[in-house]
Amino acid sequence: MNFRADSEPVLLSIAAVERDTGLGKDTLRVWERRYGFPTPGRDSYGERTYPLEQVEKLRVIKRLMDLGQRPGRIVPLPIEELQRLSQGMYAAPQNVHSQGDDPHSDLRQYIDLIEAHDAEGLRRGLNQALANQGLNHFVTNVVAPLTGMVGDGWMRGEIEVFEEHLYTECMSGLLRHAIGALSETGTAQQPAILLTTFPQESHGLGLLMAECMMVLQGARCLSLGTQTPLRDIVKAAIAHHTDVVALSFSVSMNPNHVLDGLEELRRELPPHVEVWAGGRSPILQRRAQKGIVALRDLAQIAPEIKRWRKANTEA
Amino acid sequence: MNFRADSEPVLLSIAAVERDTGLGKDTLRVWERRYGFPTPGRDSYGERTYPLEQVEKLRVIKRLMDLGQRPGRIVPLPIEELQRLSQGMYAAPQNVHSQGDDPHSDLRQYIDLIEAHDAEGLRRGLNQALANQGLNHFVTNVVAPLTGMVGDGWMRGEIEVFEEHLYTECMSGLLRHAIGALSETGTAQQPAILLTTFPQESHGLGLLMAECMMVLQGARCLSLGTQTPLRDIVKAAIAHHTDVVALSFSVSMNPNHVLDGLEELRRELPPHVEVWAGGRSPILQRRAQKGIVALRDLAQIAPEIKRWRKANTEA
DNA sequence: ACGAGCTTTTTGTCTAGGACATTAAAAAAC
DNA sequence: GTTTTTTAATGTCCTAGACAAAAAGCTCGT
Repeated sequence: MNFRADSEPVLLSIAAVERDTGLGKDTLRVWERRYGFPTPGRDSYGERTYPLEQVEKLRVIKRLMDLGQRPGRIVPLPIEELQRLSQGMYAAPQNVHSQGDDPHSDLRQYIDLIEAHDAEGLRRGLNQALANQGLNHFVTNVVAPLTGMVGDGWMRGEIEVFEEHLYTECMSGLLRHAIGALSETGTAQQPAILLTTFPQESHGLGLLMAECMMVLQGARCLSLGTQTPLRDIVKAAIAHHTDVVALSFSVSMNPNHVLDGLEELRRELPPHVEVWAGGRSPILQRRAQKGIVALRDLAQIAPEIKRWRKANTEA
Repeated sequence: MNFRADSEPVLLSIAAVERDTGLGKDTLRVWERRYGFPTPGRDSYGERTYPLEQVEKLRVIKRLMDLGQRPGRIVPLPIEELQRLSQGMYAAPQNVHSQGDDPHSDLRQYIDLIEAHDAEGLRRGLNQALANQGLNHFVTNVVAPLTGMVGDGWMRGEIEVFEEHLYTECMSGLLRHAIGALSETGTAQQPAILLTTFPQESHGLGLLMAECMMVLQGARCLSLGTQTPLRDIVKAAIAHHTDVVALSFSVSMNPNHVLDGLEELRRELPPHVEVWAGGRSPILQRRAQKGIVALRDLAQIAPEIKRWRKANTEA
């Protein structure tokens, strides 16, 4: 599998760990001081070197934190305990209203295809599902949960980065194609929506899912892709006479960046431009912000567009 | 432009400045110590508060640095001097070999559409050009030079970041669609090519252009999108039994990262897997590396594929 | 039993100045 | 001129302490 003389174990710098786990450098250092984990070695320059094994434990911890656990409780725990907990949280998710054990067992087949590296089969299978179910149902009940499963799998180290990339690429192609196929409906009293993400957020699938749902409602969508600087979001919204700016946030985004960024965006944008924020970032559910519409899930997009339309009929 | 009741001056925290300027917290603090700028005030908790005016200056500085200036020279300069410099860089572009005034004058219309924020018109115009000229000609004589022009325009501040994002998004959609429309030709003796970029490289258009040219030759392409960690490129190449790994490098990539990365990739990849490197990064033209095929431009892709096919007919 | 208000703990981010590897510019040698 | 060596510039890392904000735990009144 490896064509290098790999006698020495793989070690990562603190900057690399920050990128791989999403935990800030300061946080990593203070955990070491407070909880006794991680316990990186030092290289010849006195800088921290994290063994891959600890980075994987950090990833599991991050995932549990996104699910609501607090670091003080879980960081000192051994890895087995964490995995047990991880399973437990998966079996009993935080939202109580999820009966019907494993509602996405049918999606397992796609995960299998990803893990078998069958790109062609994956594309075919998903395309079929799309054709069968229609775009709305497909996005809500396949793309969204499947993307979540892939993300979880990556966090636990079950899914490789390149497998996730392949999935993302495949799905992006599918969704873009679907969006392109939907001809522009009448522009009468439709909101013009600008879609993008903040510079720290590189995940674009959420954006595409949202765009699908919006285009299905007849909205005029304009996507800037991912990672647009805040100031440029404002400029673009003004230049294109946008009615709504829609942002997507994945779990990997720092909650404070989300909050601060949204607040500043709201401040700089003209008051008549709405700001919609969606995605899996837990902070969106927890704290509401003035002047920001938090979208719990994709299904909420349609009613919001209807609300906008009603509010703007007699303008 | 700003829609806030600004009675008191706007002050930003160090985290906000990091987000707005892209300069790290450590960097901001060390500049203050070394160059005497910025000079943030302090709030009641002793934390730095940056006035908006200084953040604007920081943004100008960042832009000049991206153009090749060094902080020690420009950070202590007054704002007027910086703006003058910014203009100066525009008047004297770095590339000396720009004779034959404007060989792509026909492409100017697309730049105009971008600057007019006419997304729909841009898409329509490009789509028409694609239909007229065919994919091969379109990619070589429109997409490649136009992308270069947009990049140059951004460098000298003529084109806004959001306009570039819009162009990229529009063009990506077009190219993906074109790739998707090309049905898989026979798999007999076709190279399986894995496409991606290094983690530092976020520009994906070059990848799409290359994929177009390859699919036109009948190659079996598999794209991982941008920013795949080196180790995962290797894993993916092995998992998918790839014949060729193709990388794309834009001008913005650090030349040393390119060289080191390619060398390490070559070392970790099985010997029978070829490595092709293309893109606008100047280092590719300057220094040849053992075991790496440097593609000067898109037109060279076709002959390389033919060479591979010939070399692998009697395998 | 359950919500409102208060107190304590937890946790992330900020601060200070020092150090040093890396990279680019300048000087020296060819 | 061109290559090699020296010098300066620059970003990131280090330690250890502090403190606001958020969450958890607690108390009281209904």
